[in-house]
Amino acid sequence: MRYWLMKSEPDVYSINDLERDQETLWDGVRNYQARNFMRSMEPGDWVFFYHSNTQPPGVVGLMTVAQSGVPDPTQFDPASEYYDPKSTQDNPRWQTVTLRFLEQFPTMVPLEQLRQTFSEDELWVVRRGNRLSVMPVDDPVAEKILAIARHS
DNA sequence: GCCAACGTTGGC
DNA sequence: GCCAACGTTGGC
Repeated sequence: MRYWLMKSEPDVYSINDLERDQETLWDGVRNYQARNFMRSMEPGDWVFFYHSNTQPPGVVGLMTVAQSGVPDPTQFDPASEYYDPKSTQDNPRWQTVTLRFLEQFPTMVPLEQLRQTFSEDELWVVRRGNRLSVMPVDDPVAEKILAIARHS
């Protein structure tokens, strides 16, 4: 079981939306590094839900991977902003995962606190200029985030 | 709203 | 294959 972190702008899709839906297909990722991380996810992995582009940004809850290796349906849809004409049903370029709601933290762990607690190498999301929306989180770091989230 | 960071595109 | 131009992300 591995830990991950995935970003979403809450205006687009928030932890509350996931709590309502319980399960969601994480579509629209069009970055190869992020896709490769999603390819290596396995059912049962835990994923921190991070709210980006909001005030303040931070980790707001926890999800678990339900299915991995799922072709992103938006790549086949000409009406979608994520349409990829180079992708075919036989050879899809973009795989994603479905995620299930686990918990919403009583209070978010804000980016500022993550910065105070972890170095750039320990937790990539605190890296200045970081734009990657899917990233791995090492076990000790993940356990510390959980401890902070559940203690406050 | 600004702008630094950085991924992608496309001309050459 | 280089790299300038461009577009997007995301903190502030």
